Amino acid sequence: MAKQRANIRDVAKESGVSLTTVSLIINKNDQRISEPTRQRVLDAIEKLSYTPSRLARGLPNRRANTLAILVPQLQNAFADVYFGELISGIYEEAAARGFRILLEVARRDYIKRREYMQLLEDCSVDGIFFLGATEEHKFLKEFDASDRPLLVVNNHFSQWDLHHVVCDYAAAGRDAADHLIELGHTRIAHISGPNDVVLTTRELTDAFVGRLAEHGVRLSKSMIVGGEFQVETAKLACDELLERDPDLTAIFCANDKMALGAYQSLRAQSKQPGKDVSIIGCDDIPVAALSDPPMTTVRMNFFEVGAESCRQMLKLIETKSMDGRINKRIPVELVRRASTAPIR
Amino acid sequence: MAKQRANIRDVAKESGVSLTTVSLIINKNDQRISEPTRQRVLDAIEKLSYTPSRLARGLPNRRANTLAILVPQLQNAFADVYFGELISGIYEEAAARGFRILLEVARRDYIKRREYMQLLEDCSVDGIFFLGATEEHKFLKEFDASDRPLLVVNNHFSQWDLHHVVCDYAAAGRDAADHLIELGHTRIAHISGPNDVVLTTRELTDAFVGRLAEHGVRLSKSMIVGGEFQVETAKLACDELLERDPDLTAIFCANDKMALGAYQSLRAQSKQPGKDVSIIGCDDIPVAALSDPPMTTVRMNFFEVGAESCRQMLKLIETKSMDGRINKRIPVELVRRASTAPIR
DNA sequence: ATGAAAGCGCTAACAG
DNA sequence: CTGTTAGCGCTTTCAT
Repeated sequence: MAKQRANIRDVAKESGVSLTTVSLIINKNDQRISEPTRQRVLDAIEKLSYTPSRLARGLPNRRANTLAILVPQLQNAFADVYFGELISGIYEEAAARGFRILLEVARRDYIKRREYMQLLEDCSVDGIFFLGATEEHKFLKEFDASDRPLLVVNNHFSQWDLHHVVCDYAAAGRDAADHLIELGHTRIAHISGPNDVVLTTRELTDAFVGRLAEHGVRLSKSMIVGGEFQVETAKLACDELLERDPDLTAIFCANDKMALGAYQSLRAQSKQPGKDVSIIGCDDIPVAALSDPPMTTVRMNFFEVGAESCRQMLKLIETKSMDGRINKRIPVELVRRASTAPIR
Repeated sequence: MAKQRANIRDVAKESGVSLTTVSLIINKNDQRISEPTRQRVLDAIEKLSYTPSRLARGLPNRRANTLAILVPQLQNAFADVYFGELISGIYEEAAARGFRILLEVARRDYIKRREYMQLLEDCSVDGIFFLGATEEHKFLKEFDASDRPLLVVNNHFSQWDLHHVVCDYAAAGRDAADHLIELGHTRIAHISGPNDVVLTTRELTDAFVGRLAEHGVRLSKSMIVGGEFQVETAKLACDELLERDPDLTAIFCANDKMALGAYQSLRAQSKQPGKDVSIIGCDDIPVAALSDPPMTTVRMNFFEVGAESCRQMLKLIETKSMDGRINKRIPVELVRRASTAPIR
């Protein structure tokens, strides 16, 4: 029984060159290698069906060629389109560049014990993406002590500036406001996200309210109710809003799920979403287009946020320049469907 | 500026022992090491805040201490409670045993080019879990050539016996049948999964039909319609069934999502799910309990399937005995709620 | 109970 | 253009 896996030495022997040559060739630094030699080595590689070991490859330069995605343990983070898109975006870009993706679920105690630092310290990964961060995750600050990058995906923090890539929530708020104004609405309400813990959704609200004001429409605090990003809570929030102003004509919801909740609330009161009350969502998750009526919403390209995050991460890793903060905003886009209509 | 990361040699020096000793201690093979020495080394480790490198650790014995989860590229695999639970189950168990989890999304071409084999060949991982497998994934057979295990999670194949862990779908089918019979139903229909490509859902159907037959209730082929596991398709399937037998009194759906579709279909025809027609689902995803009416369903513990898969995987890796197939069935449980009622 | 020494498979500086 | 050599940080016989 011969050796199991061929290694670089076997290839060198087979093709009659030194391992350096082989190494240079598999690393594409082959400007200097002569074509015949190259071909000979390539043949040997083929013949022995040689695959360089990632483990051994990483050792000399302490690079794992692996990135970690840290997801806080939520009810069901994985069962969420939002995280799904983000992860897919990161994955695609990483795979294209030869990077593997490690998954880490950050339980509360995991966080407390700073175990996430292990990932970096034991050379498991070259960088970490943090998804679903909230103001509660103050611990993230510690990452900055590390020589490997941390990048916050689709959120950021007021207090410390960490590398981040986010959707342009402010633009989303403005687009929603412009759209409703354009349709002639003035009695407007807003179901917000958890503004106390997530900065981006706060930006959304502020931009929305601010832009309405620019148009001369004042949105009183009482017409902004938090909906926790969930259908059920948003339904209650909408009930509340309708009670406070039975004659309101439009509601902007901080995500599509909550807009669905608003639909339910309206229907329960025999009002027609899109006719009696215009509803505008945010995110453009798949069901938005399929809902009844098809939902007007602000499209957030989460896949692109993930992909761009990964591109920035790879840049950080390659340049090793930790100075200068990554701070990217991904554009959003208003999608007009049937849940908004001109005021009658 | 001193060296960045402390390595095993630094610890040895600091505590005045050889690296062998340190190695033995961090590997818990310390039966032979004297308590004082042990303590001294532990202190040094603490002091230097030393963390063994995973990369270096894996090299000598070609073990990455990492497992891969291979997910076929679906519409949105990640946005699915099903995959979410499975992944969480695997993750928890792996983390507890010091294994990391790599995520791989298997695009069609990725599969064609056998790139998944790379994972094993380049020593990135010690084993692979395959989720969402269907009969289309014949390529899986190749894995058996490898010396590292592949385990199919929550499906299996008729033709080749690969290691697998699945919910007991046959038991689920029987439980559903027993329940409906117990309630006195005889005009029964079934919305099945994609029985042509997924063996487990076929088992579910067969067991359901078989058990009904044992009770003297014959379910004709025409009263079984495929629903593709989606709400919308299931709604259509249900429309169809109601047309074929307007007087049917119960429908068993191969998953909860489709049961939700059946609810919609019934309502559209002014029939009340749980009163006019009993609906029983399968899976017990979170919305099942929250649906209106709360859904009677067969609980599939996907988290447990994931966890057990991981336990079996680790066993395979440790024993290295590739003979004998893992073939585990996870028990299911009928959950009685309000969507089924005795026949009137 | 502890240590010396030989790798694991690869990269990269330095020669030639 | 190609080869020599010295590690990367750890595990693991085999001695002592």
